[in-house]
Amino acid sequence: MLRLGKLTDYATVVLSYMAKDLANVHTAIEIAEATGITQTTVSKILKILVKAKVLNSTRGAKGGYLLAKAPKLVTVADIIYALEGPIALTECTVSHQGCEQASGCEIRGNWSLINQKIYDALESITLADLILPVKKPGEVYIPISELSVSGEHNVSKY
Amino acid sequence: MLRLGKLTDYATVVLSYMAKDLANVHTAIEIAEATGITQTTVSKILKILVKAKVLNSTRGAKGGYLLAKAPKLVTVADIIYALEGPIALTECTVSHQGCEQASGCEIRGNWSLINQKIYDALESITLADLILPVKKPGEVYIPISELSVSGEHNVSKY
DNA sequence: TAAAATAGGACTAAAATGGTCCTAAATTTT
DNA sequence: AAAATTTAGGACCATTTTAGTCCTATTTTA
Repeated sequence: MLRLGKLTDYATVVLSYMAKDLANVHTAIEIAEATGITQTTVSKILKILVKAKVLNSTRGAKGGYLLAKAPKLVTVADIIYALEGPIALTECTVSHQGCEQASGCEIRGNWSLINQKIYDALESITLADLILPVKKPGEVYIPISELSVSGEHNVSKY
Repeated sequence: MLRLGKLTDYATVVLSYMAKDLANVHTAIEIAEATGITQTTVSKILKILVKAKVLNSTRGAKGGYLLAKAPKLVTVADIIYALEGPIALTECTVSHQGCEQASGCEIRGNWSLINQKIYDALESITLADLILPVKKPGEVYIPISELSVSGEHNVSKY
């Protein structure tokens, strides 16, 4: 599948946790306990996020991590970029090395259009959105007549 | 990076080639020669695309492959789905196995919003778009006063 | 029957990923 | 000053994924 690494997924969990309590610094151990992710892995993610300037850190006793910006200003694109690098679906978009010999490369030019759309989508959602309570689709809008009889999950294809 | 496999990239090249000549069936060997991708790999991709009903095939001498639908009707989402499976950025969206123990999973509900946006973007572009001549940005719109002095590539961040 | 194609799957090598661990540096507490 | 707490930065390994190849059917035409 069009995949994001587990670490990126974890990062959203970690950041969401932190976004819910902006007043206090959070240590790796505390975050690990709260999220259920192992401490070493949490640590790794936190370090990466500091490098990417999504978080600020302070060392030593009483140290820990804090969001570097307001949750509204941290986009999903930022998070993905931090963990996975440039948001580009094809190698070709990042570097054109080795493109020349493979004919058909021209078509890849049009990938930039796709990449831009993807990027826009990812930039339009922020950490603030991620911590909003989940709106179950249909909770508000679907009229009773449309409701399915069984209580089963309505799993979408995507 | 937010990555698509090489095979998916190749698939777009193969399909683009085929989309430019809808009148004839194309054999794996012919496509391999035209695109510069090795024959075995082209074969593999073609088989996958047949399974996904993006292509039709006929066996035997004079056999080969043909697009199953008009290029306009083949979306990038279709192609990605064929090669990589469900377009979902996080595992959690596809299956909720193992989510329960990790707190913070609720936030993932909001991923479906992101996934939908991504999917929309990928569905909005078709094979027909991919074979359009590449519009180099600036070719038309940028006023002379804005042009950079050097001839270097203007590589966008994404 | 021979030749030209695809079908389907097994297999291997290489690359990416996840996860762990170790040592250093900074800061606070005692 | 020393000890404790906490992040910094890598190195490292095991597992999984991916790319790519190959082999043996099966189908169709000539």
